[in-house]
Amino acid sequence: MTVRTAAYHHGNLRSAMVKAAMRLVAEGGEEAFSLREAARVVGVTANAAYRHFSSKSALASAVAAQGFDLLAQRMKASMDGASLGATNEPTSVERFKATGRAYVEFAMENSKLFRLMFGERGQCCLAVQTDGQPPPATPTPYEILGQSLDDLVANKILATQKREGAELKAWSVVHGFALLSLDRQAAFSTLETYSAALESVLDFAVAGICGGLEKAK
Amino acid sequence: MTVRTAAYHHGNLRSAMVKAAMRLVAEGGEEAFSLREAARVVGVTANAAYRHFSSKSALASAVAAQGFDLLAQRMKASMDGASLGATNEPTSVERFKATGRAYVEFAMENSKLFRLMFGERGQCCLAVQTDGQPPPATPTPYEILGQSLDDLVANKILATQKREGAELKAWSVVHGFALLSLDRQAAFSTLETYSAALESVLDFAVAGICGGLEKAK
DNA sequence: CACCCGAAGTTCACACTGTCTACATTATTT
DNA sequence: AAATAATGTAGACAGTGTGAACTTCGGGTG
Repeated sequence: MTVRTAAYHHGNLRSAMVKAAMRLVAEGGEEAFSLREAARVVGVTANAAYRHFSSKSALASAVAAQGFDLLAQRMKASMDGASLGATNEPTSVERFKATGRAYVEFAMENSKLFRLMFGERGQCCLAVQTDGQPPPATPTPYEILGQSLDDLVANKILATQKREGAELKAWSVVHGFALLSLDRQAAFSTLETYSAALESVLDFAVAGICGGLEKAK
Repeated sequence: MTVRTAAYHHGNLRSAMVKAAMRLVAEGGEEAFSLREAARVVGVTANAAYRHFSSKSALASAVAAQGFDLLAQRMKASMDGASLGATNEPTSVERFKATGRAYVEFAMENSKLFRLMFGERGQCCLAVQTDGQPPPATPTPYEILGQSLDDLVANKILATQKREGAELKAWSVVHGFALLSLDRQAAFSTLETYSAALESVLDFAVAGICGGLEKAK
């Protein structure tokens, strides 16, 4: 006869917590993100969270993992979108650049989350499993990048012997640019100069990875 | 007649606090760094710190600023050292690469501090003033990098019209590489493969910045 | 069906944090 | 010597992460 105004068991607290935490991070950054506040938002006691996360850090890792998922989705979408852009021509390079562009744009739009993803948390780009879920079906950002690099090789734009370690180089450029842009956004007076810089950096990446002078000595 | 076992006034609490904070950061990272603990180490009440820092964040900024100083010193030393390395040949390129090498090595050896320097704190690479000290005499990392790029131009290795924005590109590569290396150190099985990757990335930077294919279209 | 058990939440408690408001001590200036 | 500013201390408060013990509930077994 008790009205079920509030169920004692939440249903799936875990994902609700992650969702709330993501909002907190998006709004206030890593500082303004507390396990207690997230629990409060969900409408549950702080300690309830400990049935699903072994620590605050574990919650943060879950948030980061979800961030990597979003990033991967975006990169994939951008990559696929680019290929059917100009109906012709060197789509392979464009696809590669599209992944980089998506990466930077994601970082700019979700700056707080982006920081969380790469801060102190060991896992990072590669595996990205938080706990149980073994391989989350969707490819990781790293795999997407690798895929687009393989494309370059297949189209004979990237020499096979230069394929090794290309992920690291590409990722470095884009990641560094993203972070630096986040910090000193003021440095770009207008949006145009910013996106010009982005394109310039992308070209730079292509040049450095595919082209490249013969190594002296 | 009171034995001056402990002076009421510390002398220069400010720098003592920064020093203590740096040790805490170096050991435990950003998490394990609290204003109170730093004060405790120095042997002073937590609130005493508030006479010198308006907040914990201000203390962190001071630590970061000192980090940038150390980084600058290291880059400069490495740059100067490289020039008189092979008594001849293309020292200009070597000097440029030396700054990058120093940057990455600093990041690897002072990983926790490095993270602090680039995390959330707005200031970052450029100005680096914490409070009063206007221009700290020693050039900033950014200026050092710019200097080495000017060198490349002077030696006709970098075309003048490609000089603009070169800092951003160079910094991006090196910064991204440093961060990614920090995260997945395990990815490099041996020290050799790591330093090989570093050199490879440095060559990549040179190629991308100085060389560079003519832009299609 | 009653029963019980384990999962999911709650309450209470503790140590710790950043920071505020007094108050105490010292150094410096007049 | 007295006033004043600089520097510390003491105590308090709200919040935090987290541990231990208790409560509620849904699902399986007798």
